[in-house]
Amino acid sequence: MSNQAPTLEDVAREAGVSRATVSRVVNGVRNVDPAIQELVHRAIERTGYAPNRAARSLVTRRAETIALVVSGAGDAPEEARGAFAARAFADPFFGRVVSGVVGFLSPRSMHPVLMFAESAEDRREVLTYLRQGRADGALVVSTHADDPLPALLADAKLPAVLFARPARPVPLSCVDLDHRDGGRLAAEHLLARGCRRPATVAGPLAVAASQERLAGFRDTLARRGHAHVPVAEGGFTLDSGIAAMERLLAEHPDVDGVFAANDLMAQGICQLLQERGRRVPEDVAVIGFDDSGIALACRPPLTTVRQPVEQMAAEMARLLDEHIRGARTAPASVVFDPELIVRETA
Amino acid sequence: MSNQAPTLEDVAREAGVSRATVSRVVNGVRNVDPAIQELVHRAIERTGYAPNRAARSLVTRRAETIALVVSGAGDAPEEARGAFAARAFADPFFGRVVSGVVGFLSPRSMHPVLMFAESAEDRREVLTYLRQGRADGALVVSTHADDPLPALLADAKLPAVLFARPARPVPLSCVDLDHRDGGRLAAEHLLARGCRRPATVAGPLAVAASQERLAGFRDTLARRGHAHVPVAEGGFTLDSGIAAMERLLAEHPDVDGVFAANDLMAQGICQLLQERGRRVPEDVAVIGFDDSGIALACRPPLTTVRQPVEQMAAEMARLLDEHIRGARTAPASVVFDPELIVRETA
DNA sequence: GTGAAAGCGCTAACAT
DNA sequence: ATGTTAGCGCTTTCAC
Repeated sequence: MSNQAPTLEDVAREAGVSRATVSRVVNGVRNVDPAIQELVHRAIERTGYAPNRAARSLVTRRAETIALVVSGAGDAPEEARGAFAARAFADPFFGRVVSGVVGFLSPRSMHPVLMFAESAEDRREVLTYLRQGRADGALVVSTHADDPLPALLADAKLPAVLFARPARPVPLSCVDLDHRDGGRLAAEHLLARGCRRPATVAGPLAVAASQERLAGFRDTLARRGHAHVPVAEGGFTLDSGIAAMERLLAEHPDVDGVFAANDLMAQGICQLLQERGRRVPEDVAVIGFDDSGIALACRPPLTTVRQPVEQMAAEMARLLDEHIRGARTAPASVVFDPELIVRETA
Repeated sequence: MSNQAPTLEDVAREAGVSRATVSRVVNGVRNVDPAIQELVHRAIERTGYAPNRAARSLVTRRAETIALVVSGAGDAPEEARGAFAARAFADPFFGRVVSGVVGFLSPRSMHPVLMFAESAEDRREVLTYLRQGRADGALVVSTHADDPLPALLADAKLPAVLFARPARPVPLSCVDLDHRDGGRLAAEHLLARGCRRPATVAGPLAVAASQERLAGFRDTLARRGHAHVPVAEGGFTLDSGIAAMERLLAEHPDVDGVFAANDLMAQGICQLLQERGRRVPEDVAVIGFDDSGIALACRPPLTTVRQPVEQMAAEMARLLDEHIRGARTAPASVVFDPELIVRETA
């Protein structure tokens, strides 16, 4: 027994046919006699043949692989890349993205290559990876509005799909949520349960989604007679949520309802409120955003605005697949609707 | 301008040298005249050349890619794969594994392919992926002790490194923690702060690590005069931790210290205790395990047994790299030491 | 319906 | 130190 992996040639010899025929059978091309198909399948079985992907890719010019890029905007030193990864996955959000992407890819026998782009060097690396043909396209999840990666990808004419619209328009397909409507949902629910002094802990205002959630919340409230809504800016992390709420309470001790721009901050806010002896929701109602696992882990369980992240991620993968196959050329923009999930905090 | 990507040939022509010379420059092989190197580099610049990886892999027989496999033991239907991914990433543990792996790989311009193996079909897929040469080896993180994947990998003689020793020995390198010592650390700390009625919420006993943590905890306590320690089995999830603690309290209302086999369950336990009006740590002390992000998000912050997951994951990658390069043939087993992190719950 | 043969772009052994 | 050349294993015309 040879130590070499069997090749098409070996299978062909074993089956008594030509390489071309084996190739046709392997690739499910028709015009092959059923009897011969059977013959070939048996030969494949016996030899334990597995097609060499490098050889196939060389001729098809397809890697059958896509990159899933979590992208920042900074210029972090190389050694911080691992830390960036850890930070990213600290929010269940990215786990849901992975879940959605895998849900689409996996039935197609594809698997994502995970990349983190936190510096100019990293971004170069992503570009190179794609240009080398190691992946056919990229799914990009940016954590900052001014991420340069989307534009680089578009300029290089590399297939890519974005999660969230970039700050400055880029000719790339993207998937997004109607964040403004999410803000509206939160405002109306707070009003409906009788809040008189609503406030909000916004996400980083450099992120477009934060701006939109805030605008939707504020506009709705304004239309209902609340001209001045207290706002504190957070950073989407637990600590920043707590700090922002502290500032809010210091200036407006009488708030009775707060909309947090994500669940992680909402969790921190609930903790702070309870430590300060305020009951949630009786004294202060809290609404989060995302409906991540955190929403259920919270005590009491969080009322929140759901973002169908898994579906959105799957749609990204679907769009990218279309672009790669050439089935779609013009960039598409798919916007999903948020949904209010009422639990116990509001 | 041609639409085709430039090849080695194009660069060679541009620089007025042979393909071989360009190849040498690209691969950093010495024995090339510095002047010519300069010439070639400029030609690469002008043409915007990026080496085709499929062609290179075809001859080197290296994909320069490794698979990161999160593996279960079940036989889930195909459509559940995404859900499995989501569940896995709900515990910050996996994010830390990714972080450690990326920390090692990324400086080497390598990126992991993410795979989830929750069924026999998925496992076949992992094997095929490797046999096709799409990845040079696998990093396997099993969620169950009776995961069949490690043995399959070993039988196929495919390079692989495991996180945690498998239930039945397999001739594969692995990285693990001294879980028993972790249990000891928890027991001694509880005793040192004066606990009289310690108990534990163990992890699923089908997992070797759970058994070891429990054994270390129990043995230490036994040696110090606590012959019978109440135990409730959890499932490493928040809910299961709460449920287990409820059973514990029902049978032993007087517990004054509890060791949870992971932070997620410890978090649930703290919540339950506080809802029942028991102060943590004054009435009941709580110690978690992992020192994941949750430990800090908890109120009060969790005292816990730290597992250096990032380091362990990086070590896995290092070992796999050695196996792939042929620098190591015999399986290695690297065991890390746990560390007690004292915060406020105990 | 099946086979023969020409590459895909690269590396590495050999020659010079 | 540089060039020549023979494949790596596969897909895909093009004949038959």
